[in-house]
Amino acid sequence: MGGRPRRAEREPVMTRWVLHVDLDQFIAAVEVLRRPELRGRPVVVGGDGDPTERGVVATASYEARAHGVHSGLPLRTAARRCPEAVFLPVDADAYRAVSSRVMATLRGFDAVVEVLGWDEAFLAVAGDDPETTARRIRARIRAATGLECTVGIGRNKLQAKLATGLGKPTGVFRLTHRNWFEVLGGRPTDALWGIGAKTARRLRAAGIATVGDLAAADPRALAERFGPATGPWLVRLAQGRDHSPVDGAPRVPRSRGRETTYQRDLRDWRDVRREVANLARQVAGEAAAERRPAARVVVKVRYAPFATRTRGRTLEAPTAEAARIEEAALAALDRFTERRPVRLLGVRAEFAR
DNA sequence: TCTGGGGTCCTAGGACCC
DNA sequence: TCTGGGGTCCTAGGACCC
Repeated sequence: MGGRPRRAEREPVMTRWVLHVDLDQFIAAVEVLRRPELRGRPVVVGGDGDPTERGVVATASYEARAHGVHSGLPLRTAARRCPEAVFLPVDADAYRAVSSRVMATLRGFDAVVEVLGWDEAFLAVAGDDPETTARRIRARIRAATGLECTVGIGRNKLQAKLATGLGKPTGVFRLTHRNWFEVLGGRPTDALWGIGAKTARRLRAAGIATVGDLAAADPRALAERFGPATGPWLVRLAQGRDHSPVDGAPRVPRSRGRETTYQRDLRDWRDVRREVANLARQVAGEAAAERRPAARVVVKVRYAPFATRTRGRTLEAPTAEAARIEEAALAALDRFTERRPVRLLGVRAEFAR
């Protein structure tokens, strides 16, 4: 009776871990930080802060979530579900400032730091005790900003990211191949990072309801249904496999855009044309400030009630010149033949690579 | 309950070329 | 006339995430 080699059971001396740090109810927490009298009250941040207008919830505090208010919910609905909530406008500059302090704190650790957004980052760390590192991260962020966060620990970014959701709020959770199926095997596929409602529905139609089902599926069969890259990737996702590196290099944006939902639909297409020109000049200003020439300009039109169309124009040569970008946006707009009432307009500049 | 704004990446289909 | 197969690029749109 030889049994298994013991080496396979033993952890290497120095192990690589991925930690995912996610601030708890970040936007609402920043608002409470500068208005302490709001602590403990339902706070809803979104749009212009007026729950009678068009807009959706960006973040709700846990007190508001208890009333069924969550991100993406129309503000009007949020007001109906939680009339006593405090409604605040989105103040991107304030969140960016706090975010910078959070990320600077994380860069103080001996780790590669990949920033994901205002309130999230991955850290690649070495060591045998990632929980201790996680608790130090939580303590230092609290000391530096007064904010709470949750830390997920995994062998890769996928595991760490999902671990965070299991540790929230204000916790630390470790998710590896050892407990992956125990924790996630019976959950619906949209529990995974990258599978949303649409893909989950298509998977159910193929007889795949849970993470466990998907992990056992045939990658070739899914390639037929979901495409040659996406199909096999879905199976790897369900198995908790992910080899993407934690990338500390600063992100170089591929595009920059501006879009606006109008409080009242635009019915006169002279207004539409003027608004597209405005958006194009704003985008051009940002492209020029970042010294990024645009190679293509795409205009988005959302007709009332909600049908969305895009049309683009490739520039003869990449440019950050406002007049050229505005011209291209108006040329793209001219390709829209339907002159129905418009709910939203957007202009996006795609940068030369 | 009428559905934001900022992005990224992938796919399908047509054009074009050999 | 009736005409294969493959590669690559471009465009529009879908899906997803924060």
